[in-house]
Amino acid sequence: MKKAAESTRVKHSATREQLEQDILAAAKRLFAKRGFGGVSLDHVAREVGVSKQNLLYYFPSKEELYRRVLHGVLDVWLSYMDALSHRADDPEQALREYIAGKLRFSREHPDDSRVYANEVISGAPIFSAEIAARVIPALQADVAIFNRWARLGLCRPVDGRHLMILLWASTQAYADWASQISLVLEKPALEVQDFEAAESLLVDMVLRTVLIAAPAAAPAQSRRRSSR
Amino acid sequence: MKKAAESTRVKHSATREQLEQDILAAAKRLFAKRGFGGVSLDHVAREVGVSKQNLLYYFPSKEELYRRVLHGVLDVWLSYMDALSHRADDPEQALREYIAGKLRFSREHPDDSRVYANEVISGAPIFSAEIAARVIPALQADVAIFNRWARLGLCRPVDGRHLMILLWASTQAYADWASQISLVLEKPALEVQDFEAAESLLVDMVLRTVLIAAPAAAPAQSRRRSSR
DNA sequence: GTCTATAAGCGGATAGAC
DNA sequence: GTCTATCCGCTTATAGAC
Repeated sequence: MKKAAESTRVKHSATREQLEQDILAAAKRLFAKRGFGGVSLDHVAREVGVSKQNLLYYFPSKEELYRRVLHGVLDVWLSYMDALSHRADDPEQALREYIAGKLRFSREHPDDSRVYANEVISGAPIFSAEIAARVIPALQADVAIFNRWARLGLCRPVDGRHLMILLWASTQAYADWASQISLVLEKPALEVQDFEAAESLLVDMVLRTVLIAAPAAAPAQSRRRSSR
Repeated sequence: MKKAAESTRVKHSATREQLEQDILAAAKRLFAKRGFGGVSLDHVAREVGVSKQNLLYYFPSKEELYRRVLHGVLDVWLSYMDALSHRADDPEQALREYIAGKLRFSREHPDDSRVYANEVISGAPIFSAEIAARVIPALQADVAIFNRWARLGLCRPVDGRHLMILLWASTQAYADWASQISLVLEKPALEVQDFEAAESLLVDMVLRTVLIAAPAAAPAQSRRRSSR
């Protein structure tokens, strides 16, 4: 992917749009691994196969590049988070799909999850405004749906905010903490069945806690289109 | 704390030991907030009130300073993690104390949690050996205890590894994600009762999932010495 | 759009006087 | 142990030729 000593640039050649996307993708990978301060523009540029000066032609500053990356990350993140509102009348199915979706995000976009985690751990110095404007409302909508279920007697009245926090944390852990989890599971990298095991446990726990008539048997269905 | 324009150094003056501790504490705070790459030695030195050159007299390199910080973080982290083995015959009480301990860690040592999280997210480039040597065995001991309970019929046979991952993730979230959680809860900072609400939900979920004879009522005891 | 050149400063780290 | 002085590579960013 970067062995050609000839003229570096090979693959993207195409449009300006494509080159910008390549830069954003490389930057995301590096920001995920080393954090904002651990990445240099030179590093990103070399990864893509352009000069640093050229990169600065497309993105006027490092912070702007980071901002663009974060913006894209948030788009992806939110796109996996709207399941709760799709099944507004069926708590069990809605929660199953929500959990499956969040785990799918961790599996399909681990770097997005890590970039987001890095920013939040740092106290969201750059992106707190956008998080407050885009993430929090989405979450509060989910909490509201959950509270409505409780009011309608469709589920037990647990604290929806803390439940959501628990769901985020325990699903995104499979992206953010992958290096440690693979040590625990004693395999070089996480596999599909590890995500399935996580989903199975988490769904089980949530449904046992939240449903009125708890499913006596372990609820191991819903593997069809949710998690692969 | 750093307004005196006179000679900076005021508080630590004491022993070499004390100065090293001050440096480590300041470095921990900064690494937690900005990651390894986002911190400069100058930055740390100014925070403590010594010169960069003097700091390098005590710690021969930035990486060595980081290593020392991480080592201390791991000490603290592990000291909060041994609850499971203390009540090897009583799953319910052991799990209650384990969860309470982990949440106490997040509340009392949020920066330790963040430094650790930063390192793990980055793939643990520097500390994977020490994590493998110190954290994983501790965790596997916990999993073993859990599996023994299941074998003895003291609890249901859920996957202990994924359960532990869930417990870590959802407890440490209250340190690592504090900035976002406080946005969700609409308060400037997390308070004791937020940790109690988290503990209550998490204990409830785990016990409902794990115990054979699930406690019908929400198990809201064990607030005494575990969480304050 | 891409290149060469270069500014201007910060980064970690060392040498040696006191 | 602490300070002054300094090395040197890397950093972000800009100017201007092609």
